[in-house]
Amino acid sequence: MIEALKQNYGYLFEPPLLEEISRVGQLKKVPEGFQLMDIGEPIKGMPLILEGAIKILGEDEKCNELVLYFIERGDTCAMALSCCVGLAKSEIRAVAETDTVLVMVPVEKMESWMATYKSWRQFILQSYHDRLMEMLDTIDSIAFLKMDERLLRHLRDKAMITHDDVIHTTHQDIARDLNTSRVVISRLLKKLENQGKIQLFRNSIRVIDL
DNA sequence: ACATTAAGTGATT
DNA sequence: AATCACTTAATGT
Repeated sequence: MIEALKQNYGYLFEPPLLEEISRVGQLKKVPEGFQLMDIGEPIKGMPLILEGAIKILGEDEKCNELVLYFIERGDTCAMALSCCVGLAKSEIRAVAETDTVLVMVPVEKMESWMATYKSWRQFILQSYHDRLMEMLDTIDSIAFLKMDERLLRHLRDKAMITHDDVIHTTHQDIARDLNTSRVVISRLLKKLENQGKIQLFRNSIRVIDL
């Protein structure tokens, strides 16, 4: 596991920190679709992704969920940081987007490391910033009700995460992620296909040019 | 052959 | 953009 850590985080963290992570963290492998965290659940640790990607969903009063952002290798869940500020419950739901390998670090550690390792501190602040920016993006695309742009962004993210130009999903699933109806997604996808940007199949979409 | 699920389309709000 | 109603095609039993 120390090997895998070095490979993905070696350029960020100094050796002593890497060793401490491997000593105190626990390695987890989860299959695609696995729910790692749910709304209202206490946050037991913060995840460092080694392989794969995780989808972060939020939920409104009426149980409508939508994708806020994705995290992949080298990222961590910004929501786990709110533990430091005393909030213990998760406001989000985390679902593995692909088969994923990650290391769970206990919350107590992340706080003390903030003081002792400058690389850790910088990593936390940086990823907090990144996630916040990503969320601002999604928020204003929602605010202006531009579903076509939201869909494009979603496809781009999915293709990026998978490192594959073929996205394995259904129109219905996308509709759920963006909290809209399947019909709307089907129509917009059809439009994108006519523009030559994608190619549609049953249960999958090939990305040509986004 | 039949049921189920994914996707396409027109019309309406 | 959402909803309804209906069709068509692919897949599973």
